Amino acid sequence: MASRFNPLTADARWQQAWDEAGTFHASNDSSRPKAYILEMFPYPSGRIHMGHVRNYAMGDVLARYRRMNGFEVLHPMGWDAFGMPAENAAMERKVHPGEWTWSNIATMKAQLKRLGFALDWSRELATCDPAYYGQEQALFVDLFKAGLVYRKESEVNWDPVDMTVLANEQVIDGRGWRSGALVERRKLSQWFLKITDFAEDLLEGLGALDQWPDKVRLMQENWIGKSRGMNFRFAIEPAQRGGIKSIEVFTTRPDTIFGASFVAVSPDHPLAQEYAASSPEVAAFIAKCKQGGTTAAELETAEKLGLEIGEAYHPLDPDWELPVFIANFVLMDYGTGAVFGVPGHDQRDFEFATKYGLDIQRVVAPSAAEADKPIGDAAEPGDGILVNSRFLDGKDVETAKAAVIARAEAEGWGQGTTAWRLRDWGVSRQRYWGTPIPIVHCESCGAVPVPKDQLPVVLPEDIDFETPGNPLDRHPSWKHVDCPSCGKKAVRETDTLDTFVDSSWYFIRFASQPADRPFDAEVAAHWLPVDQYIGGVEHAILHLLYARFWTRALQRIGMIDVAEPFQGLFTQGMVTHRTYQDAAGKWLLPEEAEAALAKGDKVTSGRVEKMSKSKRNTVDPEPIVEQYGADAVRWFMLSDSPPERDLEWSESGIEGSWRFIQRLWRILSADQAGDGEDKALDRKLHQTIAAVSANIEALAFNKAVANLYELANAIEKAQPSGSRRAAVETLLRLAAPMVPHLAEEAWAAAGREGMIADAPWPEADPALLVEDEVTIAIQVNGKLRDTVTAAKGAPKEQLEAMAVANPNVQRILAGAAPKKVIVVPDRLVNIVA
RNA sequence: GCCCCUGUGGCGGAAUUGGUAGACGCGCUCGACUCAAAAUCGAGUUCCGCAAGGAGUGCCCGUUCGACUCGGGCCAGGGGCACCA
Repeated sequence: MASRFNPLTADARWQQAWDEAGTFHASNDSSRPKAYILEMFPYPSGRIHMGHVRNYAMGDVLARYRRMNGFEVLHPMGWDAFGMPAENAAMERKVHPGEWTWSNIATMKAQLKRLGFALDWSRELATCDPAYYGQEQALFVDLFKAGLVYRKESEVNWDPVDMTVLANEQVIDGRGWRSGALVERRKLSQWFLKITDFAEDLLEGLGALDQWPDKVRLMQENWIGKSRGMNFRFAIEPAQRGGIKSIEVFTTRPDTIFGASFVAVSPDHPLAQEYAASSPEVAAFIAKCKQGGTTAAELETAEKLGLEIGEAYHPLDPDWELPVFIANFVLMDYGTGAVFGVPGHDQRDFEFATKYGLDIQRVVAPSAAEADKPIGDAAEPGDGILVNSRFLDGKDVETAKAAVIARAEAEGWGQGTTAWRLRDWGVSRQRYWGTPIPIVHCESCGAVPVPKDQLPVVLPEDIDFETPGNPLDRHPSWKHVDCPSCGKKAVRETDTLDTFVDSSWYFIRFASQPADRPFDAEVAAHWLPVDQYIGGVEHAILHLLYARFWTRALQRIGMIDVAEPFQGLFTQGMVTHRTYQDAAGKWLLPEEAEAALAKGDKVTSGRVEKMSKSKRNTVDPEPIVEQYGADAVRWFMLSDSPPERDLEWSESGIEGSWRFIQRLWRILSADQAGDGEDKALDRKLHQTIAAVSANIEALAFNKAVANLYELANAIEKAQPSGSRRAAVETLLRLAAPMVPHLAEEAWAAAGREGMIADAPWPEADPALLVEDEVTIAIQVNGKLRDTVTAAKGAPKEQLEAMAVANPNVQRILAGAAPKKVIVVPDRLVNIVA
């Protein structure tokens, strides 16, 4: 056996051996129990980064561990390959987005293979492959036919120079990120998926996801945003208004109904639109409301604007007249698009009322005695007792809410309702590099789905990015087709699907990928749900919610018998690194900072942040893997930091891992002579088996690593014995999921049959998990004064006697009798003096 | 503004149901081996103190024989949502 482990030869040798043996191919009809381990598939941006390495190292340990425990493991890999960076590259470097993407995939696949992940590459897929997106189009058509897809007008950020739609994050200070042009809000007809149909299901389903982080469940719950409240109607001036006799508003605070000072509707409300049609003043006001971008920052600072357009009558008092406004802060797509204003108890209404000189009436007070206390310089949204509220006076808020809803329902002017924050999912993107939406627009037949036998609708290759706008729309022939329904001339939809659609079902396609349909229901249901899904917390809401929705939608239309796609979810932390800047404030790569320091230049060392190209604090995994080997990198990624927290990359850390790899190799390759039993080492070994197993199951890789260090330390200290030989052999198996190349090399060098990847996981002997001697803490008044050893299970009386007789205790007691003695068997004795 | 999480040595972090705080790693110190260096091995490493001893898990209070762990109130850092009525 060589004296040093050489990863440069060993890594390649075993990667090839696994490939040739098909070790990690998942069989659909194995008799073993299944385990589906999945990490979020990467976007092929160019090169693997440390975040990928960490993510996939975690999944890999679990996959290999499950294999050794007798599971048939599905651990696939693919590419989330559509998206804007490819179009940006096309514009900047004059390469076709497809060419750029496929070449990145080739590079990154080689990099992943170099790390020796236990992946089933036979199931590899790329979302930009027609074999994938064609099946996605088929699913889209099915959802369309089931009524879960519809089209409506929706506002987008429009860049008038690039003639393109911008995502919110591409709008910087109200201008397009690339062109610098002032962004306009424009209405386009776009496709939506009815995720709101599933709002209740998606919310309730969260309750059963007990293997998800609470944080993610809470984030989804807030995102779905269920609010109980009441819809009710204000009568408005009946005259000449084209039949609109009332305004329906939504509120979560029906109790404050007697605090109303005004009614306000959104600029997009039908009533506002109707007024605008006959009044230039109203039309101009609505236009003014639409100025400015849609970004959160702009909305935040926007001033409250209102235009009075008429009067409404209070439902509980026909003589009570309230002004009706069109107001810019009312959202059309929440509730009913109209509100009633209670300035005393809602901050927005307070600001609006202050500006327009409306009444500010208190209707909730801390106590009935404070009914006349004026509202100060802010609204009071809190709890309390109803005052100045006629039949509600003296009731608490919850009782008053119920009373108002009951009366409204009895009298027919309103009813209890639920409002959701969740909006339908707009999936239209005015982009080239995405899945074409399989719809044809025909003048006589309307929007017609492309028949399945005409799928896939393939992206044209001959496109150019020289002229602004969507290349699909400008293509000379691609969009011109005959209507599939009537045969007349028609045009294709030129929008493509949001890339979140691509990632909403890839885990199903991994499980089953027939050529002629999206998946086989039975095979997919065999593998699903994903037993453990691992990825970044940045996908806590959108991706995970969309995937949950998509799966439920497929279930509703009878395509798959699965509701929740991901049984276990784990969100891992980021890989971070310190940032550096030179005297001019330019960001420096870590190696540049080092070089500059060596030259004596001034370098400012900044915060430790997520590795990012813009801050230049990245470390490319490839040269590190070449220098230290895959196992050292994997080991480092699993050590020290709890996986859900951030991991700071450090040179000394990887050095330490490298040293441990070599130390492990020395332990494994040393002469294993010796006979006889070493009871203490046997115990340590079996405790380690139990601990490593539990920690891998819990994804606490840092603790499993510490367990292995402890065992290695114990083995090195132990004298040669039969126990020691067994411990070395078992250590190898325990370490195998983390350092698989070294493990295979040592396994082969020891002359073992087959591969360690197929070897069974060791089992802990319960008899060896318990100690026969325990250390008992001796405390006086809860302070540690000494420790003694005692036989496990020693009787309380014996422990108490030992403690009282202890010289340290005697000294502190100074002759006095203990007031009380608490004995916790096998743990401690506490003497209360 | 609303909701949530985190806070332990020089650093990353351990610590079943409340029961010996600081496992394990990094770094550092001293020593061994070596002509020397690397590598390796051994000892030490929470703080104050020569020691005996004392203090100590962000801060303050409480519950308890006993609190990193439970309760209340602060402080700091991080995250999510946000004219959502």
